[in-house]
Amino acid sequence: MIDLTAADRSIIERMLSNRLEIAAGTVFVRGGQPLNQAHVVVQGWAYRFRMFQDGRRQISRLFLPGDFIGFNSALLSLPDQSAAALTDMIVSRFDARVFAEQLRKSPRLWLALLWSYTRDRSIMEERVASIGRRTSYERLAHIIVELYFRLELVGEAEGDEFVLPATQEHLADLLGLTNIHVSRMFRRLRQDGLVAVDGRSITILSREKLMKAADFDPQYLIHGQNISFGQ
Amino acid sequence: MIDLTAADRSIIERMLSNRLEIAAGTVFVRGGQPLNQAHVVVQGWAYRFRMFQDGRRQISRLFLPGDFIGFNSALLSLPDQSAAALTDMIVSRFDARVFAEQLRKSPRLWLALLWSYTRDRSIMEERVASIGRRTSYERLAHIIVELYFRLELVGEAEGDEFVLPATQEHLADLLGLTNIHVSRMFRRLRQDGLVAVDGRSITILSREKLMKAADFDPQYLIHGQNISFGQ
DNA sequence: CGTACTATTGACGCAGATCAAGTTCCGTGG
DNA sequence: CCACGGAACTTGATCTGCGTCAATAGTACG
Repeated sequence: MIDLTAADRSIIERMLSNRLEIAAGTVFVRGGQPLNQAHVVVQGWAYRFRMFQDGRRQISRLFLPGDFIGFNSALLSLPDQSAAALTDMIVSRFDARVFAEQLRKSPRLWLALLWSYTRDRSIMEERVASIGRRTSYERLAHIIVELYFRLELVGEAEGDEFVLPATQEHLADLLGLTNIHVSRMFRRLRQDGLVAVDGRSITILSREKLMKAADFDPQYLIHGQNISFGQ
Repeated sequence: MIDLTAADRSIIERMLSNRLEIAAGTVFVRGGQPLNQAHVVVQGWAYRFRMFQDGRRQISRLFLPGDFIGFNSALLSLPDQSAAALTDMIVSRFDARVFAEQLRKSPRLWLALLWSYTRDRSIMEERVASIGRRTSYERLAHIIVELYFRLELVGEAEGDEFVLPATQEHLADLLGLTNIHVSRMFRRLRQDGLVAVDGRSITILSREKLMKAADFDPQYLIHGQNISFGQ
């Protein structure tokens, strides 16, 4: 984690002061429609997605607590994809231009933003690698480990257990599979003793085996240091 | 395009002054190894990729003239993926920290950098959508249109024709396919009268049909405005 | 010319999609 | 408290897009 000055913290606190509740399922950023406000996730999950003419859907990113949503597209242009709440959420909505100006004045905050970008990009590069070259079994193993690491970092995993609010259809649209096949691969992961599922709760039974099955290299999430906004 | 001041231009010129030639095939950024220098492509193509234990390869991004390579990972951490020259290249190599400091002093340059990020991210989101939900035929149609638009923006397309230095294996590793299947889909695109191929040169015979086949929405490349570094 | 890389074509196999029935688990209202 | 309706999940049967394997040809370069 990067050290922030008192002034930095007060900027962040001001940015986060405008809280907003969003109900699960709500599309709160629409592709193609100007929006000069951006969000930070305080509580709950969201996702960015693209719809095709014929109804196919691809989720390109998941947003967990602490993540920025649409800061630079709010600042610069029209967003080209939509964002929706996966669960009931609490977000902080802020004016992107005002925040950008404040950022420029604080070297550390600016660095923090670049970190956040670097991490987002690494996650997306790894997602491309997953969808492009991993089998469905490996893909599911990989996303479970990734979500576990990301949630742990923001204090939302206990031991080897975490809450996965995404439906199998969400996961399918994120991983480039069908919901049916995700179900089958969950069964295999259970049968192989890698994970246990109880309702929305996932327990990783063998982190080592799961990471090996996914060819998971945690480096893309770590980057030596980390920054998280929120709470 | 964004207007830059004379001071901005001189910063860029200084940044671009250190030219370097890189031979095709050279891996010039290695994942996991610290590198505090970043690059701008002046001439030629490059790609970022990830290798798996068993030899599978996924290319996550292509870099064309004018594109930044690894600025923020150079600034902040270890790169987690490698980058290689696809063709013989000329790049400008610069110190990421020095440039970052200069960036902070120039609001317009800073905005330009954010633009570049937004665009990169949009391209990656669209890549995820491609690999996850488009058929192989649609994927190939899509990348051809994307490359055409990107090259045209930097003056490297003439009419409906452009040079595609990537082998079918590069395309396969970018699109999550095999080289053999890329070859088959090229044949179909030719048979359907959408493109003509002559050596390394691609001619788009019907831009409309090609875009329709790919469900191509140019918005993700445009963002109202654009910025390009280099030449 | 021979070696190595790239592209092409065909035959065949399989991972994951599609189609079709259930089943479980809720929240809601009678 | 039970009945109902709708998500979400599960399982099986079948199909197909793309991968794999194999052979050949074109091209570029030493």
